[in-house]
Amino acid sequence: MDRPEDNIWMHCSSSSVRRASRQLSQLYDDIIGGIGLRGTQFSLLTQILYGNEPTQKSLAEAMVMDLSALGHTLKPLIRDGLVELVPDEKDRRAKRVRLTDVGSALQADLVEKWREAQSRFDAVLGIEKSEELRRTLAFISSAEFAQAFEKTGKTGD
Amino acid sequence: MDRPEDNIWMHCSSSSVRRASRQLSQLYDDIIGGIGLRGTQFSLLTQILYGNEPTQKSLAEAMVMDLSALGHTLKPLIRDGLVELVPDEKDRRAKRVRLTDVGSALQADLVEKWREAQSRFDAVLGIEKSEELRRTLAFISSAEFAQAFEKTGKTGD
DNA sequence: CAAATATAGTGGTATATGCCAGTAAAATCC
DNA sequence: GGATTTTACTGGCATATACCACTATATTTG
Repeated sequence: MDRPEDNIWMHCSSSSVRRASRQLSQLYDDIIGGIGLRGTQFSLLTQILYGNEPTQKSLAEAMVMDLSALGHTLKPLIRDGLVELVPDEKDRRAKRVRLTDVGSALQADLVEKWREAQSRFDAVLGIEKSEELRRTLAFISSAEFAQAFEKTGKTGD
Repeated sequence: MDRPEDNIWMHCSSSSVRRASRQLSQLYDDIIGGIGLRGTQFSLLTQILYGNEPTQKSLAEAMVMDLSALGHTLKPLIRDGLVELVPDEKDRRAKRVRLTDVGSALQADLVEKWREAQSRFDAVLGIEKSEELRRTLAFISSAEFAQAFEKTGKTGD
């Protein structure tokens, strides 16, 4: 209908991010998704891999995701045998998330494909803007940002 | 668990955008969502308002969203009487999307709240980085970007 | 220690979003 | 003009994600 520059919605940061999110998920999934895993699932697997057997709680925090949302998202991965939950020794409420061997193998496989997608991204946007963007987005995703956003109340916080 | 800077996932653009998307949806919704509409729905209403009675197809394109996804997303809005679909005169396949009076009124209401959220965002990130970010995201969301991404051969890594 | 409170997860419900397989109405091609 | 192809949408199914209410387990308090 018209180009994004003409679009009033370039004004809304939240919409902008969501829209870009749809586009990138699409693009990355076209490359990564062949095996049947979506980009979100891949990033979850990777986060689990590097997360030192995180509890669901801490995993959710790292993903900036609601705990129950994480739980739901994990279900298909557990069902398909890529991930397992093990009760924490000390705290019987907590369950730690861990990759199965199959999950690890799949993750390793996908890393290669991810690299391809990521390098395309860097190539198209330019490596500098690309890194700058990720820094900015990391800040936006941080707890500091959320706190500042909430405090920046109209008059005296 | 750790700060986002420590996170290997700062390396993935797609995850970064998704994570930021969750954070911002959350933050904006806390301000906008009081009346019961989510940010996504608000941006949809606004896009419809400015879209000159778009067909679902063109609306989906503007939103960088799958057509069927748009259809699903519109359902609750139609059910709640904020939006209506009118068959196109010329092309009987097409249906144009239009705000009802209730929808327009609600949209207008929410614009005020949105402004508050947006100004907080600009305040926390800084207006310049904020605008730069939106420009970058608009580019990422564009068809040009998608084409370039798809064309950029693997040689480029 | 028992009661009150806080924390970690689970399950239900609802929206968000995508893919695929139809259906119906153009548009195109003999 | 009828068969083929393309286009615009619909419906079903699956994942993504959030909120709320509930349960089980810890932690804090009196």
